[in-house]
Amino acid sequence: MHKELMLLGLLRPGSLYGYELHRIVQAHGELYSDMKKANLYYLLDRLAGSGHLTVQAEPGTRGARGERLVYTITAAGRERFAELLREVLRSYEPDHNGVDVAVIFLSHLPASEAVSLLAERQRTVAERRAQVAAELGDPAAHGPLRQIAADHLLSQIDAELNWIERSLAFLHEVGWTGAAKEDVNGQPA
Amino acid sequence: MHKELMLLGLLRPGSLYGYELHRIVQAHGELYSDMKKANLYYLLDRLAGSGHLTVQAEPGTRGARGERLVYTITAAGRERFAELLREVLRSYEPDHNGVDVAVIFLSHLPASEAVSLLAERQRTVAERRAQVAAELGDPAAHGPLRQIAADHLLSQIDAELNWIERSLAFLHEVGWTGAAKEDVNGQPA
DNA sequence: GCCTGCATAGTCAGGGCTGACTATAGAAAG
DNA sequence: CTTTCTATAGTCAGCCCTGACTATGCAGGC
Repeated sequence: MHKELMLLGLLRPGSLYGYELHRIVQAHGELYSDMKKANLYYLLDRLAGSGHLTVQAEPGTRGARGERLVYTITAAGRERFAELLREVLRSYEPDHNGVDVAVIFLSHLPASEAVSLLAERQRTVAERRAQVAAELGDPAAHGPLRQIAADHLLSQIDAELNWIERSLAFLHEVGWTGAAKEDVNGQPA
Repeated sequence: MHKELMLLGLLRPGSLYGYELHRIVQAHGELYSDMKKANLYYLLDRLAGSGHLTVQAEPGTRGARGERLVYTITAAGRERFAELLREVLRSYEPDHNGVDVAVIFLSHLPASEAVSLLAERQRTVAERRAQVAAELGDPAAHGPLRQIAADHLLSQIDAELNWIERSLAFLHEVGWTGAAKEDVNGQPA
């Protein structure tokens, strides 16, 4: 849903052709949802089919393939954009990356390995945080909205980092011993 | 990926048939990844195809349809389980629920509406937090691992809540004025 | 005995998304 | 002038997943 929002939002200021959109989306990788080329064309086709965009084949001025498909937003598209904007802002879909499930089954690993895997996760996440921060540059330089979006990205990552730290401390504190040795690949008790 | 982990983890203690798995997954809705019935059968088939599970058709003892497909984990399945457990714990895939995109485009709404939409989001998220907390019950009663998983779920939601609050304050603080009136559904500047 | 309703058990068409592919225009090299 | 290389532009088979559907056995009322 937010992918359509993004496309309509990018086309609002003026028409673009497919590959151009692709480059914009790739460039702002962190802020915008990542979207592979094939998916992008699929969505553009759908938006065109539903009358939110119009397509014109511009004969090969320069570039490749001899034809570039130029997408232009329609009045219906602008309305849809506003609608989606409201909808996405309003709604919240928390999703579950799967660690929760892994944690529940953590008793099937020896404590030492569990701890070192969590430590590895911690490093991975920290690395990612640095990378995202670097890619965002100085958000304040791009206005308050950019700053808010950047804050969202980073604070989610920070929450994950804090959770890992807390959990490691907690496991240590309660003296968690993990799996019996034979449980790692063995039969149920 | 974590869905396979979950299925293998549930079958580790002993064989189950499809519908039974379905009920378990539904019951623990918040902790386990939500998985619709059709997806579950699809994954079971795949796991069976790859030799991680075996299937036997048990003739209709009781229940429906006259046949229930009983799934049993194999040795390869146990190995796969351990492998997935390590992989899921180690890796981190942050995902972008789309608000970021919406925030970037927030300048296309009047400030007053933007603020009230964010406030609505705040209520939605708070509600969800209460619901999740209720469904989790007392996590400490189910051991430290359950407690850690619950902490993860709630802290992600809390991070979202904190972000909304910060952002509302920030918008107020900088005296953000939002879109020019004609931009809401109008032409680009 | 028969009908209705419900819980159980599984299937199917089709939508969203991706990795890997094809195809073209022009630049660089010889 | 031809070959080769690169950036550009778009397509396709096929995977994962879901909503809606089919089908069966049993309980209870009449």
